[in-house]
Amino acid sequence: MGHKDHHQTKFIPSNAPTSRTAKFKNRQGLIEATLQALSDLGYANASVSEIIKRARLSRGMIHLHFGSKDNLVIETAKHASERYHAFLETCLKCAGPSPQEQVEAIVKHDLSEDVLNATSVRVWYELRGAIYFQKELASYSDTRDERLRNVLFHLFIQLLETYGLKEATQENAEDVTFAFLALMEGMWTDYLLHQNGFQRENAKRSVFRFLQTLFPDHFDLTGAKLT
Amino acid sequence: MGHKDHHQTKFIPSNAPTSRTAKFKNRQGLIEATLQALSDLGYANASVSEIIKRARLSRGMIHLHFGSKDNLVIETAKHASERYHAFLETCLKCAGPSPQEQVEAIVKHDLSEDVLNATSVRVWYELRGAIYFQKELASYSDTRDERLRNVLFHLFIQLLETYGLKEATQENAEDVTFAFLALMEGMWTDYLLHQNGFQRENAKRSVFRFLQTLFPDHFDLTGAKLT
Amino acid sequence: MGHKDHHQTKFIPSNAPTSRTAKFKNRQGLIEATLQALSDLGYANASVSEIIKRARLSRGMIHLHFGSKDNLVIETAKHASERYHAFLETCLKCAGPSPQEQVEAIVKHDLSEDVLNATSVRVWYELRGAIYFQKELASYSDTRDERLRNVLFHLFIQLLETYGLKEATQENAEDVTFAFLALMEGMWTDYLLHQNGFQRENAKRSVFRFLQTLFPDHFDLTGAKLT
Amino acid sequence: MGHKDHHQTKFIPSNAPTSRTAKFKNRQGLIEATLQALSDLGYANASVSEIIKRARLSRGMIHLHFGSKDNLVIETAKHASERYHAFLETCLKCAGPSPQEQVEAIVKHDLSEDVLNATSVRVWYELRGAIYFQKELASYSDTRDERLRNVLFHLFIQLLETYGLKEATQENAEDVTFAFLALMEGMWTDYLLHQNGFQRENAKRSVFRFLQTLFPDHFDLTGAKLT
DNA sequence: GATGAATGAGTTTTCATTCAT
DNA sequence: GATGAATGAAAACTCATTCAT
Repeated sequence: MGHKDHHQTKFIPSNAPTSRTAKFKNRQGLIEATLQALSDLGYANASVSEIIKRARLSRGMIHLHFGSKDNLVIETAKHASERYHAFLETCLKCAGPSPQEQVEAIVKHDLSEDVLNATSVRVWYELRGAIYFQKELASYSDTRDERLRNVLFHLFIQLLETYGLKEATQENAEDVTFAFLALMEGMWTDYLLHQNGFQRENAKRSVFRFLQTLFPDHFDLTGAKLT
Repeated sequence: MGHKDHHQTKFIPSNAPTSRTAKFKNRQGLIEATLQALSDLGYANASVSEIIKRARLSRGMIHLHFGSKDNLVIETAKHASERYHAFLETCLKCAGPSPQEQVEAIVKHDLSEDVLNATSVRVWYELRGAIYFQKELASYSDTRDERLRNVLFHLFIQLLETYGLKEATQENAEDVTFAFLALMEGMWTDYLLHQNGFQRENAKRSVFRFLQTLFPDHFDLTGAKLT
Repeated sequence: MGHKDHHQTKFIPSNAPTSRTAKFKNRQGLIEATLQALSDLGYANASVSEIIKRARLSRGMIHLHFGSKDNLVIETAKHASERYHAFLETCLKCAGPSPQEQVEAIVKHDLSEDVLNATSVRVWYELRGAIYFQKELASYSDTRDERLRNVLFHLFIQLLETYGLKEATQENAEDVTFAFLALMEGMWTDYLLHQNGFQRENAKRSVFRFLQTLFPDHFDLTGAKLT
Repeated sequence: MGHKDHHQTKFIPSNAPTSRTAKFKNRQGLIEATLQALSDLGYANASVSEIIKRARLSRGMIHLHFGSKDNLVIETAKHASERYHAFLETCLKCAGPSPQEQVEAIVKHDLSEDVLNATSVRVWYELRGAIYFQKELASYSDTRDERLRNVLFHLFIQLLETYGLKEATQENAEDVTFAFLALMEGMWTDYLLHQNGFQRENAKRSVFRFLQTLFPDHFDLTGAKLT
C-alpha cells in the first residue's frame, strides 16, 4: 500500500483503505468533468447539472466532496495549475542546463499539445475570467506566476551577460522577461480565437525568431539551441 | 372629406423628435451599463437585473431595444469593437506617414488609458469568452482582425526591406506581425491579471525594446520614432 | 353622405364627418386583426403585439378604442356573433317559407364555407373557451342562442305534426331540436379537429340522412326539400 | 480491499423505494393539479404558479418531472385521454355483446358523471384548443379516435343489416357513425356552454330518440336495449 | 385622435443547494 | 458515504397598459 499511498497523498492523505480510494476517484472524476464542462460550455454555463452529467456521478457528490460548486471550481483551478507546473518542472529537468536549453524547454512546453490544446486553453481562459470574482482563484491560475517569472529573469540575465552589455542588464532582462511572457500569453489567446487557423509551427518559429533577434548567438529558427 | 381623411390616417406629423433621441439614449445607456456590468461582475454574473440597475432603466427595455439579453451582449461587443477601431483609425491618421510612426501610433493606442483600462480589458476578456459560443460575435470582437493584421504586415515589410534582407522577408514579416500582435495581446492579459502591479511605462518600454531589437534604426526605448 | 352613414350607423352613429370614418376603420381593423390572431394563435397567444402586427396599427389604438384588450376581445365576439346571425337571417329570408325549406337553409348556412371555415371555427372555439372567465362574452358567443333554438323548435313542431304523432310532440320536438343543434355543433368540432380530412359533402349528407330518418316525407339525401 | 471497493462504488443498495413512490405521487399530483387549473382557469390562465398552488408542491418540480410547462400539459392530455379510453374499454367489456348493448354502453359512458362533468369537459375543451399548436397532442386527445370510430362503424353496420337495407349500407353506416359522434361531441359542447341548464336525462333521451328513429327495433327512449 | 417607447408585474425556466433515504 | 428528488430564489423573458409627444 505504501507506494500507492505516496501516489495519492498529494491531495488526500489515505488512512482508511478502500473508501478513500473511491472517494479519491470521485473527487478526481468531478474535477475532470469540471475541466471538460468549462471547456465545452464556458464558466457561465458550466452548471452542476452539466458537470455531473460529464462525471456520471450523483448530484450530491459535489457538495459532499467540495462543499459547494464554487469550491469545486477553485479546486479544479488548483488542479490545472498544479498539472501545468508539474509538467513544466519535468520539462526543465529533462532539458540541458544551459540558459538557451532551459528557455527552449519552456517554449516547447508552452506550445506543446499537452499544454496548448483546445480544452486546456479554454479552461485557463474561463478560470482567469472568474478570478476577478473568486479572489481565491487568483493565486492558482496565474501561470506566469512568480516562480516562472524568476526562472526566466535569471535565464535572460545569463544570456544577456554573454553579449557584454555593461549597462542596464537588469532592466533589460526585466523587459525581455515581460515581453517573453506576454508573447507566450498572446500565443494562447491567439490559439483560443483562431483555433482552426492556428499553426503550432508558425507560433514556434515566431517565438524563436523573437529569441534569435535578441540572442542571435543562442537561438535560431529551428528551435534548436546553438552551442 | 376625402383629403382630410387621408390626411389623418396616413400623414400624422411626427411630433416625437425628442423620443427618437430618447430611444437612442436609452439604447446607449443599456450598452454602457452592460459594459459596466461585464467589467464589474463578469459575463456569468452580468444579469439583466444588474444591467438595469446600472442603467437606471426598466426591465422591459432590454427586450424592447434588443430582443434579448444575448442580443444586448452582442450589440455591446459590436459597440466596443467599433469604438476600438474608430479610435485606432484616428490615431493612425494623426500619426506621421512613416512605417515607424504608424507602428508607434498603434502601440501607443493599444497601451493608452483609453484602451487599456480596467473596464475595457475586463470587457474584452469577457466578450472573447463568449465568442466561443456566439459565433456572430467572432467577426466583431477580434481586435487583431484582418485589417489591423494587414496594416501591420505591410508596415513591417517596409521596415524589414530597409534592412536589405534579401530572402524570406515575407515569412519574416509574417512572424514579426504574429509576434507583435501576440505581444500586445499578452500585455492586455497581463494588465487583467496584475491590475495593481501593472506599469504602463514598463509595458511600453518592453514593447519598444522588442521593436528596437528588430529595427534598431527605427525605434528606441523612448518610444520616439527615429528619423 | 347619407347612404354611407346608413351603412355605418349599425355600430357607430356618425355625427362628425371624417374622423369618425377613420375611427370606424381602425375599430374594424382591430376587430378583424383580432379574429385573425385568435384563429392563427389561439386565445392564449393572441397578444396585443400580435393583434397590432396584423392590424398594422399602433399599440395605443386598442386602448383608445376599446379601453382594454379584454374589451376588444368581447367586441370581437359580438362582431362575430352579429355577423353569424345576420347571415343566417338573410339565408332564412331567401329560403322558401315551408319548415323543410327553412331547416334546410339553416343546415346549408351552418355548413357553408362562409360559416364553417378555418378562421371562423377556430375563433368560435377560442372565444367559447374564454366565455368561462369572461362572463360578458357568454351572451354573445352562443350561436345556438335562444332565438335559433326557438325557430328550430317551431319548425320541428310543424314537421312532426304532419306525421300525426298525437302524443308527446312537444317533448319530441325538444329532443329533436337538442339533437339537431348538438349535431351541428359536433360538425364544427369535427371540422376543427380534422381540418384536412373534413368533407363538407359528407357532413351535409350525414345531416340530411339524420333529417330524412326523422322526416322521411320532407328530406332526402340530396339536401333538396321534398314537396 | 478490492471487493469492498467494488461493493461500495457500484452496488449501493437502493434504500429509496419510498422515494420512487413519492416521485410518482408528485408526478400524478402535478397532473391532477393541471387538470384542476385548466378546468378552473382555462389554458390561457393556467400558469405554473396556479398549478403548483393547487398541487401544493414546489415550483421547480414541474421542470424536474416534465422539463417544461408545455410538456406537463401534454402529459396531462395524454393522461386524460388514457383515462377516458380505459374507462370506455371497461364499460364495453361490462356491457352485453349485442350491438345495441355496446352502443348503449358508449352512450351511457359518454354521458356519465364520470366523463361528462365540469372539470372533464372544460379540460377536454381547453386541450383541444391547444392541439392546434401542439401537434403531438393531436393523436392523444381526439376522443373520437379511429378505434372508437371503427368500433361504432361495425356496430352500426350490424344494426343496419338487420333492417335488410340492400344498398349503400356501407355509406349509410359511415353517415350514421359520423352523425352519432358529432351528436355526442355536441352534447359535450352544450354541457360546457350551459352547465347550469344542462339536463343529463334530456341529453340521454335525445340521443336515444335519435337511435330509436334509426333503429326502431333495437332502441327505445328508456335507454334500455330491446331484445 | 394617434403613436410607440416605457413600465413593471407576472410568466416560464434554471440552478446551486439541501436532505430524507 | 452516496443518491437524486425536492426546493425556492433568482434568472430571462412576456405582456397589457400607460403616457409624453
